[in-house]
Amino acid sequence: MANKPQLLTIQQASAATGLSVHTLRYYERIGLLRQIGRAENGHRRYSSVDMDRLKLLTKLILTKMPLEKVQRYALLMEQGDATIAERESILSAHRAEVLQQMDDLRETLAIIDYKLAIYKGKATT
Amino acid sequence: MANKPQLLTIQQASAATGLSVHTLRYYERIGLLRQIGRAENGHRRYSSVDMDRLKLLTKLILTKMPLEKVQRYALLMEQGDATIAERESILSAHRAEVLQQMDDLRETLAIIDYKLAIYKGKATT
DNA sequence: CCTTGACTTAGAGTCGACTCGAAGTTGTAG
DNA sequence: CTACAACTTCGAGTCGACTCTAAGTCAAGG
Repeated sequence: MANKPQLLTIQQASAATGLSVHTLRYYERIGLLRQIGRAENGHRRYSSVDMDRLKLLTKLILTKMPLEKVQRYALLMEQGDATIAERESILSAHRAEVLQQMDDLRETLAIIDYKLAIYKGKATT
Repeated sequence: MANKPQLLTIQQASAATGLSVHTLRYYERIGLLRQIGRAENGHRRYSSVDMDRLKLLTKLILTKMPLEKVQRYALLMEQGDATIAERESILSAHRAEVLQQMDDLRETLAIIDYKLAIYKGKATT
């Protein structure tokens, strides 16, 4: 049993990712997505490979990787196995960033909870 | 024993927070910090109260609270106990945001580690 | 006395990341 | 046949958050 290609329109891709259609086209323009396939009429069709890639890249963006670096990483993905070392180093660096952010969030949460405890009837600060 | 005031210059405040002196003045201008005290020559002097406040606000900013909301929160702090209810609601809302971000980070970390495992000698994707 | 350097203000400029607008094409519904 | 809705490209515009510049003040050092 061959599985059908499962191609999404830009609207569907937008709904699936939460990104606007404007943003999807913008990301393609700046090279985050390789050229997306087209229907006969020229309309975009997003494959599951495209969607997987988009999911990875949006996670990186969401966790504050600058578009410029995401761009670089996306470019390397186009270029095959020779670029794995650099991709690994980009991801490792971002991994450290992610851990740092988790720490920041934990500290922030502690401060918020401290403030909320004060607000809840105790003192006034 | 009276503890000495411990007033910092803008440079010291900058070093202590990691914010540029430009940014410190900018934050003051837009109302994140109430008017900072001045030396006789008009130079800013940051008190430990100012620094504490700055520490809280920068944590909020770091965890993606828009400046506009931080501004609102800062304004409410000026206005005393009558505004505690709204401040509580702002912080509670941001608390939920923070938890969401932690989830995003956890997911991102999982994806990064998955990719890194692939890169480390196994497959090529 | 003059220069140097840190500070002051107010306004302008920059940068990253979208977001929108104009002009044109295509497919479907009435 | 015509209207319309959704798509296309590509350049321009916006927005949030700084970041810098200009012009001026002041204190200390040579």
